[in-house]
Amino acid sequence: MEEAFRAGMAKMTKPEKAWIRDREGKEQAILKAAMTVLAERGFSKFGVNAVAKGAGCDKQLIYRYFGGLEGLADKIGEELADWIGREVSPDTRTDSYAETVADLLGKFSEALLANDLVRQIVIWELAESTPITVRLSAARSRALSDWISRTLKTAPSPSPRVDAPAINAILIAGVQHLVLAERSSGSFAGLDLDEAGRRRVRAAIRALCRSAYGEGEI
Amino acid sequence: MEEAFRAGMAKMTKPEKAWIRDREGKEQAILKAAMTVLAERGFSKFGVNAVAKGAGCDKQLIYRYFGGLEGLADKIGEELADWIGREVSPDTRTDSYAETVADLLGKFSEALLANDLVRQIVIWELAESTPITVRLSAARSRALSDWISRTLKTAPSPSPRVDAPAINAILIAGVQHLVLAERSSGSFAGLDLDEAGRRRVRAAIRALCRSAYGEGEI
DNA sequence: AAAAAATATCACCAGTAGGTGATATTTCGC
DNA sequence: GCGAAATATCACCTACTGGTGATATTTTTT
Repeated sequence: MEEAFRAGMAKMTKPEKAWIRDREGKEQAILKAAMTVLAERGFSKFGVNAVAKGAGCDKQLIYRYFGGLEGLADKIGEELADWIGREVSPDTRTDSYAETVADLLGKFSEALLANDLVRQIVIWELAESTPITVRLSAARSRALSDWISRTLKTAPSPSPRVDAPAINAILIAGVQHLVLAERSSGSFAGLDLDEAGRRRVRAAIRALCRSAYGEGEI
Repeated sequence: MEEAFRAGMAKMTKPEKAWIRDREGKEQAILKAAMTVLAERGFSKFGVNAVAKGAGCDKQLIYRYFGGLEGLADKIGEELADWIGREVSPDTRTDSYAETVADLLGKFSEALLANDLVRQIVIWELAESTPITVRLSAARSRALSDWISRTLKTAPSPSPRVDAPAINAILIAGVQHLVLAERSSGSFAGLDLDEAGRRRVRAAIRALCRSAYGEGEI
């Protein structure tokens, strides 16, 4: 029926392509759809069917162009390589280690709060350990540690009497977890994470940095 | 065929019950299987089929006895009500707020590290917001805050100049996140979370508490 | 003993997942 | 123009999900 119709109309209309040939465009569409699905619906909905549907093409193309979900996740990882560098302005003070770390934690918090994709990847890493999450985790933590060392490089060194890497790990983990909790439940440990709560957390972070890294006297 | 066989044997063997009638036992088996599935395979595998298979009974019983997965999750929440009170010995010092909080964070870390079920529930809460996670979250956070206030009740009050709730939220979030990261990737922010790393984190937590809550001079 | 209620299981449904072979369409090289 | 290669889609497979109606079995009540 369809063919007969098209054959009949052939003389009055253009050949009417059944689909357009645009590999690069499709690849882009697939990659974008993959990031959108992961960012907006979470890792449990991240699959070939959902991505193909989002990209408006056949799922076979995901296998052909990216080698399946794993290859697609690798590409997302590359895309992630410098996410934080893009989103964060590099205007940190350099006069004191405590203030620099506090600034850094604040910027990190804002960047993570604004980036659905990175948050979902963090959650995915916590929830599962698969080839995909291992790769994504590597890409993300590399981007993060690069950014941190880049930011702290110009700051004065902390006192060797304190274990700065351990303290920073605790503070970064705390900030990261509070951002995740804010997005999911909106509160943590009885503390409402609304605008006022976030302000208190910011102040507490700075107080912790100052007291831990000395220099309490500005 | 089966019926003919059993009818034929009826005169030589016991009636041979097709199944045993043991409602309470089945309920227990289902609840236990549900907790096992969630603890060992995570929320993404937590479903009626997996739980029924684990309990060795038909999934229909989950609907009949618990009203589906939601009711089952409620029962898990009840079971969770005092998890931390069971797993943690209450021998905390009470001579200083800083030391008490540091002790509390250490105990909380140990308890969370040892309890697969609670960790998976925390991750579930971060990943999804469904009627089930909302209820589980409520049960868990109630248990946690009860335990915290019970532990801190006998401690001296912190200086009113510091925002103790905000500081504690950051530290608890940090400890919680580090435990999750230890179980998934084994490291965080470049810090290896092996025995040595955990020791450094414990020490850093105590240092943070002491510096933030004064009393740095023991 | 017969009827009623409780208990447990089975068989099936529609929906969706990941994955693949066959096929249609388009473009490029000759 | 013609065949080969690239491109895109379709149709189908198996496996698993949550959910439900029908049925078989056991116990209790009458």
